[in-house]
Amino acid sequence: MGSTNVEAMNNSNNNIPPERKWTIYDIAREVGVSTNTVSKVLNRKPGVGAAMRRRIEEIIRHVGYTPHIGARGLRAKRNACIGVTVPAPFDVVPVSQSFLLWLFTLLYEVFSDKGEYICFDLNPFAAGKDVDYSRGVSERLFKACLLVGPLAPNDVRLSQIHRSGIPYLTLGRLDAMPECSSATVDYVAGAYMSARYLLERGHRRVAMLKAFQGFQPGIERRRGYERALAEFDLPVDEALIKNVTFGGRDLAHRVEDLLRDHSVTALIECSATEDGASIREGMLRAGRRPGEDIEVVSWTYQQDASVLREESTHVWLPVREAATEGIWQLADWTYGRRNGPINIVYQPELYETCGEKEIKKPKRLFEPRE
Amino acid sequence: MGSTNVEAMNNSNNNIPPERKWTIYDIAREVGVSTNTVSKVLNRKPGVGAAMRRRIEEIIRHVGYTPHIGARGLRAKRNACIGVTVPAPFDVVPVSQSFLLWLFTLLYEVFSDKGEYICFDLNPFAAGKDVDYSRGVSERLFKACLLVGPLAPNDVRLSQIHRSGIPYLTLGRLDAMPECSSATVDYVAGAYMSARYLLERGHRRVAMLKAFQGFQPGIERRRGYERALAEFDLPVDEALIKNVTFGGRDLAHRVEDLLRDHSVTALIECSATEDGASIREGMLRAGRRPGEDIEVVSWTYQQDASVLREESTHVWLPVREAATEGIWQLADWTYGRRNGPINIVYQPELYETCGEKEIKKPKRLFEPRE
DNA sequence: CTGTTAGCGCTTTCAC
DNA sequence: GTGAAAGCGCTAACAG
Repeated sequence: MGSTNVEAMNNSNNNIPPERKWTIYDIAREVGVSTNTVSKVLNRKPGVGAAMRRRIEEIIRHVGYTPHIGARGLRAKRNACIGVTVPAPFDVVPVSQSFLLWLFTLLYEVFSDKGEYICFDLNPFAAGKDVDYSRGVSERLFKACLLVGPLAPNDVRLSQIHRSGIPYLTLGRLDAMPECSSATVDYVAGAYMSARYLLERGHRRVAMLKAFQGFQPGIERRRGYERALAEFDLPVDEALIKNVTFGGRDLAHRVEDLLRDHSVTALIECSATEDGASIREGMLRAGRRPGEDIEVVSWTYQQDASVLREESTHVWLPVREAATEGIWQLADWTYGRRNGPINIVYQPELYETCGEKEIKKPKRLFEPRE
Repeated sequence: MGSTNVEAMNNSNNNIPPERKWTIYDIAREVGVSTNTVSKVLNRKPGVGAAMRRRIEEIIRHVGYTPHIGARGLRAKRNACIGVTVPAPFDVVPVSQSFLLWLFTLLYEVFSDKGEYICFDLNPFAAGKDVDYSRGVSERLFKACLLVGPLAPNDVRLSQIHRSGIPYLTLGRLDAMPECSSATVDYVAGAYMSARYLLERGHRRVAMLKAFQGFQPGIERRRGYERALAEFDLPVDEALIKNVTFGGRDLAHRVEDLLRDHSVTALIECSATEDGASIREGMLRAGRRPGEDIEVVSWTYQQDASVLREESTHVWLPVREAATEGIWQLADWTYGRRNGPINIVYQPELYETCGEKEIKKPKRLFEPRE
């Protein structure tokens, strides 16, 4: 039965009336100058006397005034945050825990000395729904934007971002937009060198286990594979290309299906699931012995480790290396030290020496939908 | 030697001239209505005919118009993001990798269906420097704010945030501001029950290994410890309280120093370093045998695991449990389903059954400064 | 060096 | 149901 005054009721915080918000106008009045002068002080621009500057700074500090970032951006056409967004549903983008940690640490390294805000767009990405992952750009919240995840061939947002003129970077490419700003690995080359390697060793029925179906990285893998087959005048047998999804529980079954056909003597493991155990299990269930009646080339994102110990060969995709360089360049672009777009393509490398070290199956940040 | 027109040169992206940016005014003119009407459509407010509404929506979609989030916020006094900020330098806040993953996943769970932006303030936090971790609030970028990390006793930002009226939550408390919105564990009680337990078992010289020196969580630990000693009319011997820093390489030495004094028969390990191996090593070096001539109570953030297998007893601090409830309440507050401040205090629990399961030393997100 | 003025793109009040 | 006009808080032209 305490006070019933309006001010107290309007405040969402029950205990304390909201503090008066200072504006640049209040500061100007307090000091007895125009807002222009205060603005110059705030933005460390010349044209204010040293004494006046100090007096204004003093008042600002004293009353704890902070400019409104939205008003600032509106007027000066300067946006607030470095944005991170994901152009695909989470069952397609298998964001692993280690990737997020790596990314966060790198963004901290690149942007913290500039005191940036790093803003993750948590737009809920229902599979199949066309969610606007680019809204951080179109709403002019992001001053720069990093796109993490595979792009769809029919993507329309990317060209919006591109045309908006803000610095941005995709960690992949898009056929429909070869000019897009990207830092990536040449997946076509990876698939091509994997297939070609096996074909040169005499295999004629080469299977491929891949993910990202319906997305650019999947398309690129297929393209490289087909190119190599074409050079050997071999037809593409659709039965030899198996798509898997991240978090799918049936990876072993897929491999088993693929390898039950004993005419298949080689496998390219470029699924990016990094789930060596399931693949091994699938091979065993199909009655195959890696290195004897089946030869495997598997892809990794680490130079010194392989998905599968039993592989004869592995192809290293320097994805993080490309992304690291790209993100540094994104910062350069953001701060006017260079122009866009960024164009980084790292080449994969094929290693015959089979690493003993096997990478662990990554933990996904979110449980992918089945 | 191509075109030299100004438009192309002004564009930071070399290839494509920047797209024309539509404003609400452009849309209004295109449709032949006032901006007011368009605004109502954008905000799904009543007062527009159904046919007109559809026509406007159609145009908006057709030209790909998105309102400027800054202008919107400025006028409507609505901020853009859910903010996450860290009120202490990174050598004091030992943000572990697993904590970030946990936090990110929880924020996704709580906020993604509202399509929020989650904005991390990467203000560079030099140790000892008074960086304004609350700027996301005072710049009116954050509509709600989560403070992750220990608060300093002389903190001044928190009351600014409190008075600003926006929903916020700290994961700890501040003596100077008992009314602050927080979700935490009662560290005083934790230290008290740890010490009291050991005193009741006859120990008279109880050592304490703690961190967060000069921050609230350190103060609270000491307070509970002193309270228990006082009840037994025992003096506080400063030599028995050892402060450690996160990432310090000398943890084992600190323990050794502490336990070389064989009058010390008990140790409270509440450092939060979770580095069982170093503590064990320190004990061994001091020639102590846990469970025989030294009794240990150690703190964990997991109910079913302990820092040290050799401990007789462990105290579980349900920190994440408190934070989880707090963050859900923060969402409720943000969306007007409740008022602030939030006041969650979980009590620690003491378990005599010594868990076999030992927790791993956490990996820190950033290398702490020594 | 400092002030005046306009206006960024939007929402809100108040007319009609 | 719709429009006119004011103004959120700031910065940028330009004038003095």
